[in-house]
Amino acid sequence: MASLQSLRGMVDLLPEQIGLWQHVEATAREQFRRAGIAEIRTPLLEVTELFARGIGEATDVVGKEMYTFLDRGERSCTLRPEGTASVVRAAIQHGLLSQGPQRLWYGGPMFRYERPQAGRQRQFHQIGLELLGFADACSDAEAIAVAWDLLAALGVGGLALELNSLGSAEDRARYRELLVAWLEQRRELLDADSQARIHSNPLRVLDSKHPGTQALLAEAPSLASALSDDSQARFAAVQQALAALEIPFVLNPRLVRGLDYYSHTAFEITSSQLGAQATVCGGGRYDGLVQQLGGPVTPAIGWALGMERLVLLLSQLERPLAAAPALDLYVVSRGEAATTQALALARLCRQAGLAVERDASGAAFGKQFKRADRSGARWAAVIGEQEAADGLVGLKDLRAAASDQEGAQADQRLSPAALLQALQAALKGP
RNA sequence: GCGGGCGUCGCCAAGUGGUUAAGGCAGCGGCUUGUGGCGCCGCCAUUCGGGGGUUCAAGUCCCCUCGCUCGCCCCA
Repeated sequence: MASLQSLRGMVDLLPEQIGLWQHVEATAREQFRRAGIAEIRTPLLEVTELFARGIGEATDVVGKEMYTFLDRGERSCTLRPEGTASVVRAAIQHGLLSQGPQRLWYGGPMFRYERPQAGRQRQFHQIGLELLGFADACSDAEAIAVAWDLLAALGVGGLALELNSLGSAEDRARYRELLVAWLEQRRELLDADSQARIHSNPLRVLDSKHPGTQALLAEAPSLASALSDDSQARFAAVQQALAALEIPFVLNPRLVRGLDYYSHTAFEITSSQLGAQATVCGGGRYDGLVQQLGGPVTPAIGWALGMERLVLLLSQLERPLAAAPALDLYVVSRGEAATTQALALARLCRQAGLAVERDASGAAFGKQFKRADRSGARWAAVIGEQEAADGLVGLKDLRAAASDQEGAQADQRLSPAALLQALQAALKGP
């Protein structure tokens, strides 16, 4: 084809699908409102350094998945691959943290240069939550509960909450040393990917899918055993809070998560119905990030939820949501003067709040009425040469039982103002 | 970046080397110069993602290329 196409991994959302997306967005908005969480919007484009410093140089996201380029001022810019770094940057930049803890949510497109597959695009959409300035274990559970309840409100079932603790920064540093030493002694036994990660990102080795590596790791020092007493107590408190909320979870000691900034609580909500990309929502605590980006020491927890994956799950439910927006009136006309009046009538009714479509084809009335019927409109207004001359409009009820006899002429002829009044009265009534 | 599958009209889809590329949906026109859900009739791919090659002959075989898709990796 010589015709232009969208870029790989950049998909169009067509009118047919938009209803589902708007439903998800509206439901999320409502859940956040109930939880006292305010929306924040940040630019799609940021200085590359923000992500390099925030997410971590050694991560895949920063190492090989960013859309990075030089702008006309020779600055290195990057299309945001995730939302947390930007939100934290904005909170620091505008001094929000000096006004107290912040409960924020965001939504919008993210960009990652990866091979597309089921549930994964290069431009994808996330809805995310960030609680900045919240240190207690109950806040971890609260953040998770907001995500859990959002999914429940949408009617998504069959989900599993996986939970782990990465411990404090000190725990991780200590464990990291242990693990690197242990891995170093068995270097030849590891798969290539894992070997390359021994020093750059040793914790990720734990999550390797290679069977050989996994078998070997059974005897590796465990992260859990490296946690300090405080960290262990904290993790237990999170679990107790979740239990109190009756949110079921499973412990997954291999859950490490890809981004550097996580500490303590890490979690994912997964579905078995999504193919290979099973994570619908992922998040965790990031107590060090705000400071790392130049802000005050600020404990924080957050998550991000993948819209495409969520919509995928919802569309599998086969429970059709709100049909196409119902049209109140379809205006049919033929002839130049009549069509001008039809346009004026459509506008008059629209200004009064009705949903009106006007047939612009000038085709035979038979054709126009056929379209009027298919449009789903409740009424049709007709303006032909006769009506145009009289300054009247024919009104026909397309849904009334009486009009089952197709071909019936318009029920009545009214002035535009009278027609509008009649429709408004009918819409208000039973 | 690496594997597997696939690419015929806006959508679905026959076709498996031999003359003019089925059919369905949608669309458009008509039967019905001004009135809808049914029906009937007609129109709608000089061309099979693109480019080479083999052959008397290719949508059908070969090569290259582009795209889509699923998976690896990774993650939302």
